[in-house]
Parts: sequence; C-alpha cells; structure tokens
Amino acid sequence: MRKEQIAKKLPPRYDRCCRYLSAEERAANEAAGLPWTVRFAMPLDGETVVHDELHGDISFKNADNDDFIILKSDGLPTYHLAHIVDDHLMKITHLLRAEEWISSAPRHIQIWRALGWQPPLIYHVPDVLGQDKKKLSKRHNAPSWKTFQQQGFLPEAVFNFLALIGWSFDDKTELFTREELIHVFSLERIGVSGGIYDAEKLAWMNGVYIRKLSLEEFTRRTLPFMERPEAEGGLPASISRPLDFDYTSRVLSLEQERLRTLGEAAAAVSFFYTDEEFDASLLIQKGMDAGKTRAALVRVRDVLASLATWDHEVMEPSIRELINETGLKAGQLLGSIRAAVSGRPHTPPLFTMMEVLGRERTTRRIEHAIARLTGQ
RNA sequence: GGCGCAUUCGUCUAGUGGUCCAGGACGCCGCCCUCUCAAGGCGGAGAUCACGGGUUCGACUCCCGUAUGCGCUACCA
Repeated sequence: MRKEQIAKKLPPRYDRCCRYLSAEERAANEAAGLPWTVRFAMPLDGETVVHDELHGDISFKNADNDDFIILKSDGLPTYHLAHIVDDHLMKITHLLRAEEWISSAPRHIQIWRALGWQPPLIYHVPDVLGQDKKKLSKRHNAPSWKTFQQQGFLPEAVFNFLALIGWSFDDKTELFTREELIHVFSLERIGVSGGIYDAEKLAWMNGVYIRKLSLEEFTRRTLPFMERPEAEGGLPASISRPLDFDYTSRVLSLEQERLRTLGEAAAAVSFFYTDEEFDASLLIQKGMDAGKTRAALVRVRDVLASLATWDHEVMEPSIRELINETGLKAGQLLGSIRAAVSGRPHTPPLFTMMEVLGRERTTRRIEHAIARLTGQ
C-alpha cells in the first residue's frame, strides 16, 4: 500500500480501513487471531492548535494527520502515548524538547484532550547545529563530550559556551559560572532559531576559564593530561611519572595564559623535562652568523656563571648589560639564548623560563649550543 | 510532494514601532605593550536587519507573499 501511495505521489498514510469496523467484525478478527495495533482516531476535520511558549500558536489541519499508532502489536505503547501518560503521572509542568518535535505536537495535544488532561507549558527549543547547519549528532561528525574532555576542555567552559547557543542574558554578558547561570537563566530568553557551534569561540572561552584557575588548581587539573601516555598526547615516554607537582606547577605558571586547552600542555612544556633535538639554525638570529652567536653565548654563559643567585630578577639586568656591551639587539641575543635553552622559537618570557629550568640545566644547554656552533 | 519551523555582521547574538544610517562577543586586520609566543589595552573592516509587497506619520520590530535553510512525513524517539 505504502509503495503504491508513494508511486502515486500521495502522502504515504494509513487508509483507516479498521477505523469503522463494527463490534462484530472486531470480535471476528480477534477470534481469528489476527495481529492488531491500537491507533488514535484523529478528528477528520478542523485543526489542532499547539500553544508553544516560544513560538506562539501553531496550527495544524487535522486532515493532515493520520490515525497514528499508540499501542504496538507487541503490546508496548509508542512514544506518543507513553510520553503523555508518563508526564502526566509525573506531574510535569514544563515540557522542553527540541524543535523537531513540533510536527508531532498536534498528536500529543489530541491525546491530552482525549484523556481529559491539561497539557503542560510547551517549549520547542532550537538545536545546536554543526557547520553543515544540521543538528549536531553523534552519527555525524559531532564531537562528543568525551572528545572535548580528552582535548582538555573544562566542563565549566563548555557548559557556559553551550548555554549561549539559543539563549542569551543580555546584549553583552556572556561569562557565567554554573551557579550564576542557574540563577539568571530564564525560559523566556530562549531563542527560536538554531545556532551553529563555533569551535574557535569555544577554544577562546576555554582559555578564559583556564586563566581564571588558581595555579594550584590549574596544575592539579593539567597534570593528568601531561602524565597520560605519549600516544594520547602526554609527555614523551622517556619522562618518568609521576611528575613532580611543585616543579610542574612552576612550569605551568609560565603557560597558563598561553593555553587554550589543557591537552596542549604537554607539547608546550616538554622541553622543561627533557633535552630535545632541534635544528642548530634556530640558534642563529637575524643578522647573526655562527661565529657571532657562539661568541655571544660564551659571554652569556660567563655572565650567568658569575651570578650568586639564580633568579630572573638578577639575571635580567646582567644580560641586558651584556646586550649593551655587545651592541647586539635584544632580540638577537635573547633569541639565541631562547633557542639554546628551549630548542624552540616561541616560549614563555626568557628570564622566568630560565629560572624555572634551573641553573644546571640552563647552563648545560648553553654549553651544548656553544659546542654545536664551534664546529661550523 | 505535503505539512511545519526558521531567516540581524563569516559565527554566536542584542533588539518587541521612533532612543538603531543596528549594540556586544569570537574570528580577522592595524596600533600600543614587548626578548619570541601569548595575555592585555586601543582602534578598524564587517549586516542595504533574506527578498518583495503592504499596515503606519514612522518598521529590524506588525501582516501577506516569495526565496532559501532546516525539520517532520515509521508498529523510532
């Protein structure tokens, strides 16, 4: 029957063949052991109005709805019946569900009416959409909470971010703690159109939340991400676990304002734990050559060796003085030192970084850099 | 195909008839700060409020139509 209807370009629907069966015919069918379902006899004409608190009145022609099944042949109720009965028994006052349910709402209104029950306040809320403008779903390429968690997104940040898709407090406030959100949230301010979730903005907001953390908490929450297996994004296997909390805390204090997710931490700070390979060309800054760089680093080594205490406030003036003496640009000298001690072009501020790295490790790395430049 | 919902900067949104030649945020660009990267500060570009008709002294805001997007069209929810 269905195929026939589709072929004729008619809406596929139930032909209501059993709606008008007499009591005798029904009894005969039952006696014959015919399989059966219970369908809801929709009014044949008129319309059903769904009053939605967000969308207003939505009306549907009853003729467009066929006699839908409320009890399946296995004896179990369909969602339509179960939902109304269950909600009524649970004394549900507000019904909030995604907007794709709007189409079946008139059926529910009819069931409520047939049972003589008062429908709750109904809110059909917008969906969170993917880039394809379709509802975010696990079936598609939607990230699950688990993947967010593995990447190091903070629950409070994701919570805050999600709250702002389809809802807003006013024209400027957008950072809310969970408690604040619970306090200021109002159903009236839920919007009607779906919103595409923007990964960039989530990352930004996560960074905001990371920066708000106390160093202690930031460290405690980041440590597990760093200690996880290398293959999962943790530090190289050669670095022994567990990590020292205090040292890691000092390391992370330098990265807190730079991270957008906790998962990025390991890659950003691994050089604080182990010596890493890097291209020697990184040592040579713009306008410099191997010889000049080597000479400069030798003087840096000597200046650092002469310091009584290993403190960035002591190091900085001494190195600045060296910059003046050598006539080099700050970027040239500091860039070389940066590369020597970290093996990277971008790092936290040099002096605090060297302080955390410690005298022994810093000195050894500078010596190593000097040695590498000597052969050239 | 039928029915329904939606439509303000690239994105999330503010806005309920005049205070909007449309405000905030992310992103982008520039400047400042600065040893790099960030963070922060300042500024900029970016929306004929989907389009077309009405209603009104006046429409982003109300009504109608069109387009587009999405949803539903199961003995699934």
